[in-house]
Amino acid sequence: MYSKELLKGTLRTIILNLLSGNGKMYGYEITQKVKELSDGKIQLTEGALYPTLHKLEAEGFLTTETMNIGKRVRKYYTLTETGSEKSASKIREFSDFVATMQTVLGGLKTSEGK
Amino acid sequence: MYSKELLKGTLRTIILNLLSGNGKMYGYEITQKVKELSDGKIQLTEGALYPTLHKLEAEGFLTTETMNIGKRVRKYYTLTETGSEKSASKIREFSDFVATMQTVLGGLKTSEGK
DNA sequence: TGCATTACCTAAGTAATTTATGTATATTTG
DNA sequence: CAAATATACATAAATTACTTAGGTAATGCA
Repeated sequence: MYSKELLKGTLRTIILNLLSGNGKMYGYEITQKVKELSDGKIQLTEGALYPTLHKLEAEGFLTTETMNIGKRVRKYYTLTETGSEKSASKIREFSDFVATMQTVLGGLKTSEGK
Repeated sequence: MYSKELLKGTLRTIILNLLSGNGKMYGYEITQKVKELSDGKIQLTEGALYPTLHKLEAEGFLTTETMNIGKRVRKYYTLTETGSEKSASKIREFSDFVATMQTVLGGLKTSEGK
């Protein structure tokens, strides 16, 4: 686990990108997927995830469908068109940020071009 | 400029690493160096920088020397031994974080090993 | 001489998170 | 079969790293 501050600002990027790659997903599924992909290194907390999903929906980046699984409710999220665009721009932003940081930190790993 | 949230949690890493590479530096110098290295993309605010420097000093990672330039005061910061270790571990942490993010985001650029 | 730059600093406000808590169903295990 | 764990949603208070705003003062320049 990292000093979690690094994660700040990446939650939206992660959510949007996962939905972009996997189609519709529900909240709990997202937490599990991230945990799996990150080898347990990133564990989204529900207190952060759900409010963020709600915000993304309110902002028009996601739409929801509610599904009944037995007696339980499951809420699937899907990217809207603007959501897809947002996902792409978020990835670009993150990518650009990392590149800048590498320059500032004196080129740690990757792209030692020049 | 990025959505500045990404910068959160990187300030200490940046400061420690810059001092590690450049020897003693003073606050204002750090802001200028970061601006230069990042091509203006990262502009440290003084409201964030100075308190952080003070904290790093209080935690034993930095020591200070005050210098008089004419009638103005300049405060130079130098890494302590634990500060150097901290710098290295911060870099490792950031590096590891980026690698993890790349996996989660589906390998954007770099290290497409496999 | 007045505006930008250098150089330090602190305090109030903001926003993304964590921690804590709540509810309820489903599944595994001893 | 009861109890613990996992699934699945949610909100609210507390934390915290930051931004914004404010302050002081010397120096350089047009």
